[in-house]
Amino acid sequence: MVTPSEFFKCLSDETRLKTILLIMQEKELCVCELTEAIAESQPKVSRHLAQLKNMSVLSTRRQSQWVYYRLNDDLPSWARSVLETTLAAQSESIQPYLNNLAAMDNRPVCCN
Amino acid sequence: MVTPSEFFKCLSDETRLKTILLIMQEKELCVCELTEAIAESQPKVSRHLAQLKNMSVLSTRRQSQWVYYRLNDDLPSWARSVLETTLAAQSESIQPYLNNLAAMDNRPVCCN
DNA sequence: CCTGAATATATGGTTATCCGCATATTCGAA
DNA sequence: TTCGAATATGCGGATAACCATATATTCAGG
Repeated sequence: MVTPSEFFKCLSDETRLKTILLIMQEKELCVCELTEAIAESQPKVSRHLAQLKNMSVLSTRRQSQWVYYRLNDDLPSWARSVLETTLAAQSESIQPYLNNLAAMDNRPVCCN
Repeated sequence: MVTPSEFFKCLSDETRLKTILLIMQEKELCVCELTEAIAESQPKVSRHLAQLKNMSVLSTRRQSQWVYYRLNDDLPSWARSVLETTLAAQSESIQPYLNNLAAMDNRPVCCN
């Protein structure tokens, strides 16, 4: 069970916050999509995602060779509310990353 | 203008989060009240408060020898909303600190 | 099996954060 | 103008956070 300050620490890193907001917007995203969207190295993205999963902020689903990350369904409602508020305030600033995503070649198709 | 991740970093430390929630609950508090409430050293409390002021999360008002801290009136609404949500979810856990405050001797009287 | 794509992790180095302790500053009262 | 209370800050030292690079793992297809 994550404490409020631990939860906020998850959001205190630019890379982690970006990935969370993008995942919220898109329901779920795999590592290569996020890597492309925010233009960071694969190990860097993967490492932050692992951390967020470890803190129970995100959960994963494996689809053959891809691992899809999404918001943990069991996230406390106050935490979810914080994220919704943040996304609403930041929807404009994540637009460039969504554009990168839309422009991505060979984007894996989610068949579920 | 504080970014979301900078703002969340402010909330990622236990001491800072406690002081913010207590200040919200009490409208405003001075350093010695906070020091007593959360039972931490004066330099530690003062240092975190200075940091929060520097990040425009808190503002100060000097009343003779006391410095009262309160939420910055210019806090962006999304940030204020995040704090309100957090306080609502944590009102129970800050109760012990409010009790310390209520039991405090020689508590400065706010005459404004 | 073997290969390549996607993902995860190990390692070492740099920087940031937090702390305790000591000291400085500010202000009101005598 | 001196003293004490309240507050702020300077200064190491310890720890944690973050990163780049290299390598390991997992899985589908041939």
